Amino acid sequence: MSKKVRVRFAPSPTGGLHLGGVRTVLYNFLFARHNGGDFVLRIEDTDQNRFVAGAEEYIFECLAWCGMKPDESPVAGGPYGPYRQSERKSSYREYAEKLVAGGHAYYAFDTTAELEEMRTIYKTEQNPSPQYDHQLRMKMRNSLTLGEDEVTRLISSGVPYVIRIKMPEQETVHFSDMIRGEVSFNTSTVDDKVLLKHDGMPTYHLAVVVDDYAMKITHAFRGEEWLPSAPVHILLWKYLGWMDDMPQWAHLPLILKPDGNGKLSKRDGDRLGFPVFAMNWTDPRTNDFTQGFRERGFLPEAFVNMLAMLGWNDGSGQEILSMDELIQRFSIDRVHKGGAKFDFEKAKWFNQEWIKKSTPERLKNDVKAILEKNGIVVSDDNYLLSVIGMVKERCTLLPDFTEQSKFFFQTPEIIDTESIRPKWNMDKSVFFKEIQPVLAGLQDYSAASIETAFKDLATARSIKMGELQLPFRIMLVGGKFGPAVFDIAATIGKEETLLRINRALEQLA
RNA sequence: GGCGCGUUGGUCAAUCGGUUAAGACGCUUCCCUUUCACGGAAGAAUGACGGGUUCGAUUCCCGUACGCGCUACCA
Repeated sequence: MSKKVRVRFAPSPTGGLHLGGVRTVLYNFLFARHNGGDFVLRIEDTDQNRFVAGAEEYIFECLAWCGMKPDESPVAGGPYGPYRQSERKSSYREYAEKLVAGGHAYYAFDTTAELEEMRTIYKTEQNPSPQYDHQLRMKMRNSLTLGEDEVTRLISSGVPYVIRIKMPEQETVHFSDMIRGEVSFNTSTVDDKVLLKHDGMPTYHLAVVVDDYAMKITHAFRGEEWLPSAPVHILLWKYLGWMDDMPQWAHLPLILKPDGNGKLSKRDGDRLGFPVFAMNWTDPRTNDFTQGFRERGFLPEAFVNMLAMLGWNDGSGQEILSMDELIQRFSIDRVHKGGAKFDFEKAKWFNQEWIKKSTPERLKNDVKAILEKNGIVVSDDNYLLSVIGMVKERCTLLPDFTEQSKFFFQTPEIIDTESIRPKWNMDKSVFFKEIQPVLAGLQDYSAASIETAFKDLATARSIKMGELQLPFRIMLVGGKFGPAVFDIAATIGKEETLLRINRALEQLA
């Protein structure tokens, strides 16, 4: 019998949630749901210097917006709490001490200055960044070099120290990554990472294994940047005696910047004009503002869909997939190995597809919020619904609804008379005067009957219908865009139609 | 520098040894529409390089190049 699938997303609450972070959550979430497992959110707040107010709430809101509610979290609780590492502080020391007792870790008393000194002394052209490793540790101040009495004396007199893992020499650590297959490392090339900091908090390295063990995590997904430290984690699982419970690892490819190479950063978004965070974020310390996909006008369905396809596909060629479909089709072995460059044009396409696919009802609240934000009063929801139905295939991002539907709610202030004038003449002027009483007399003010009225009068005055449609459109809309003219006329109503014709005639006179 | 990972069009990518090397985004042209879109049709554009293995390599292996990641008491 296999264990119930349990995965976790473990962000550090230090700022806005990056695209890549959301994708990592997404793959976790899809994997959990696909396998009927649990999805837990754990907060990695072991670095108290990096505490950022509001960052944790922000993460929750992002997940909620994307439709990925954790089954267990600091807020929802669960049987394996606490879910905030700072609240689990006491348990880490115990394990670190156990490692020391077992000879797999040691106390190190080196000060920051001494570490810096070591790095400058041993820095050479061949080795620009010396590591605290099996070669150098015997030259440092630690429980391997100091002698038992001295170590006890230092500790009891309150001298700050850290606990470091003692990496073995010339061993090969290998494991099977769900995405990359067999991966192996020579332990001699890995440094003695700090496990427990002087303030008693664990580093990521210790915390991730203690917590994954405690929370019975079965599959651990994280970014590719963690691959080099994987041997440390694996050895920790081994030394702690938990090898049988070690999760299966999957190191996800990175999301790269669109131009050039390298990890996509917030700065790239600022530079190239697209969002990188899920939602707006203002750093409380620096007041540095970063735009989010949500506020830029993305539907969460599209955002999630786009992210899912950045590094994964099911081989069917179908790209527009709902969360439920993604859950059904997701499989970790179809995740790419190589990083993917982010393409904002394609991201917009996903959103456009989702807007087209969505019902007016689905879009109603989002559009209403956008319109009201732009000073457009929506008093009749049914009217809004029919407007959305007419304009949604013209919108790529939510804010596009403003320009595309403004004229349904407000008489255009300025109209593009320049586009009418070249072909404007007395006949047309007369036509638009004569059409007014005809429209006014219409019993059934529908698109079809307005069109018939136009045709009849056009025929009688020997004017081509086509000659009339553009001016009429500009009178009603203000410019050369929008849905079918007669539909617009019918929607805004008789009175408004007549008003707009008159106004335009005045401007053309 | 060391270690690790990666490499199919401009971008996302299919192919699990045998195809004219899919499809999508973007771009160009055309059709539809006397608006703008949507929709439809067509086009240009791809296996980093060199060795193997094999009857046959984009696919498997090795090397080279290039790219990226890591190299903190940050995650």
